[in-house]
Amino acid sequence: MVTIFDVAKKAGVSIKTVSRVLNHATNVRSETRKKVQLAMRELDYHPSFAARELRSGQSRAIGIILSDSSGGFQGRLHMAALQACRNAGCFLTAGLIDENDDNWTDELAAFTSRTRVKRMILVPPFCDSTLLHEQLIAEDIAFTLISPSIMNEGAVSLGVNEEQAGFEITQHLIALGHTKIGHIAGIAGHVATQFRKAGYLRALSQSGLKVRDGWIGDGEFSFRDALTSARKMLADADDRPTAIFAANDEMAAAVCYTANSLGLSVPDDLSVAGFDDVAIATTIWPPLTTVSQPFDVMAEEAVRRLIDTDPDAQHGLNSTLECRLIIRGSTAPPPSAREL
Amino acid sequence: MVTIFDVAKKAGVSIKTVSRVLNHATNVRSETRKKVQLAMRELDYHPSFAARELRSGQSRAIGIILSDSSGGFQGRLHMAALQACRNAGCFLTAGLIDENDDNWTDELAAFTSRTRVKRMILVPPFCDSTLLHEQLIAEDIAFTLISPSIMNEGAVSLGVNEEQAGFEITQHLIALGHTKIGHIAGIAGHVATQFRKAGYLRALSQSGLKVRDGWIGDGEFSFRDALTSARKMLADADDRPTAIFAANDEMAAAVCYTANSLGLSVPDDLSVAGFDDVAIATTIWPPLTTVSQPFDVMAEEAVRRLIDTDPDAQHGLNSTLECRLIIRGSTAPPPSAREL
DNA sequence: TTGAAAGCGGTACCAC
DNA sequence: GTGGTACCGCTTTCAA
Repeated sequence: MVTIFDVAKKAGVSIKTVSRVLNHATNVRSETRKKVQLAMRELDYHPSFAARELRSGQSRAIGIILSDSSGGFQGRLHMAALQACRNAGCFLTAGLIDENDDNWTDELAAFTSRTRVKRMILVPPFCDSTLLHEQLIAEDIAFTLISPSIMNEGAVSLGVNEEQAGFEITQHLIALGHTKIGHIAGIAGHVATQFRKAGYLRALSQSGLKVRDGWIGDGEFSFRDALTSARKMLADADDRPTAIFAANDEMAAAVCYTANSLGLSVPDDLSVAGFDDVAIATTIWPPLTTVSQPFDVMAEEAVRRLIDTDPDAQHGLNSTLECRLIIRGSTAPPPSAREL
Repeated sequence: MVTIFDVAKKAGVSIKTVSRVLNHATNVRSETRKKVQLAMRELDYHPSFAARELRSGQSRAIGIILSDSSGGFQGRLHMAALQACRNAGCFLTAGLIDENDDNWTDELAAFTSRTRVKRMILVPPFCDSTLLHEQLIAEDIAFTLISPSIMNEGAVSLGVNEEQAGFEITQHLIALGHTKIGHIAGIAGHVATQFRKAGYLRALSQSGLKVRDGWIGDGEFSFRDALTSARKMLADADDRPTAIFAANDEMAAAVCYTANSLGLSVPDDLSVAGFDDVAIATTIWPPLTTVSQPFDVMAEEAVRRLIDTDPDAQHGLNSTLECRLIIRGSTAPPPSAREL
């Protein structure tokens, strides 16, 4: 194994200087730095994570808290983060924490003390726990929030313009000719819920369409709750929406499920739109029209911010990333339009 | 932080003795061992992973290779492994490797050299690469295979009795009254493919049902390929199966998709059964009748075998784990039975 | 701007 | 069966 000594010898400097280069210290002559960097490359030197962690008392790895195995938002982001970390040359350490577990704070403490991570990526739904933020700040751990409901001044937040996306996907339904459009919302407190719904409302109001209370349901971002909501919304055969925009793909799938069980065909009798573009969007029939989240960009950006050597410059600079409307088979003109 | 010195002092022994206890060395009087263990507990001592890794040159963490983000088999197993490792007090280090990448061997080498893991859990489809096995053996890395197609004498293999499961789920279809039963198989070389199909064939033959070549299709374990296969199998409206057993849930979902697009209702016109019981099984409509894989047990067993202090005793002891038939809405009696 | 030396928390090799 | 001590590869402190 090639060590810092080998590099130092090759570059003709002391190991301390190599260490400085390694840690992006400013007080190294750029000429010296170049020499050292060249030596590193020629020797294919990789610093020992273990040694650095042992000496400094903290890991350079990035931590991520997972709680869900369904392959939805979290799963996608985890893979994207793994990829981003590999590209960035650092490690990702995943911890499994169930937010419904009463002593998850202990779990978290165990995670941070054993892994000694000092930077973390927080994803929904856990990223919205103020308690979590407090605990991390108390432990002096930097974190980046992905699609948070609750911003934190001390942390970077990364997300998409949910309101605009909600607006656009509703617009798509309106453009198809729908005038009776329902919405299944997510968990009440979530900013994502509020923004997606706000976009929906703005699109309706802009086109002069009526907002019907009965056509806005709660789905809690879950398949199960959305089932109940959709069933209620579609119950009245004489007066039901011809299109439903669900605030995530899982709930949209539930709407399709419900429609099918009521003998309604998607998209002929009912158009359904989702949000996120996770695996289920292309695995159900028909494939869902949805909004694609930029998972890769989110992860890369999150990692970049966390390992950036000049964190102050990045501090508090929240980013809004682009997302795309993906039109698939679950949306079509309403029956009335086709009859004409 | 409490170190080995603190423990040594408290127990009244040298640090070397503490180290021996830590490493399950045999040459320690059980009385001394007890004393040390008590001291550890009282001080809430946790050995430093970094220090151990630095000194010994190898990590105690368990590695896992992931390649898929869809939330299927891999995703479930990853979460289960995370849980199992947490329970066992060790870490899981995930690496992302695309087996279709030409230089994945380099990726693997980079992973092992940076993480210094010496034990790994291998999951499908990557666990079936002989090249991978060779590379790991060459690097003196122990591994446990989950549901492998290719056993390896030097490694423990964990899986379910695929043949029996395939038999039972086909039996379920037969018991419902189906006589025209199709099968969508997985990737040709996989043992899972062969066994699930063998179970299907055994069930048919036991009931004296005819095996039709045209009703056995290739689905490569993927949604996309299963679509093509299912479309072909269901093309002839006058002579098509009334039930299809697909070798995994994704393909079963594709069968449902195809059925729907052909105007066939599941399960009224066509019963569909899957395999694995991953997220998609309960998210599509109707929910899939399938075989539930014991992910938690697999992961726990894999971790246990890998960290067992007496690896020789476990060597080569492959385990067959139990799986369960889960009956949901996608299977029902055939149309003919209902007409009577 | 650079270097020498100490030491992070364990394990390995050696004595006893 | 037990203890002393060197040392893994790096960062830190202090001095130059």
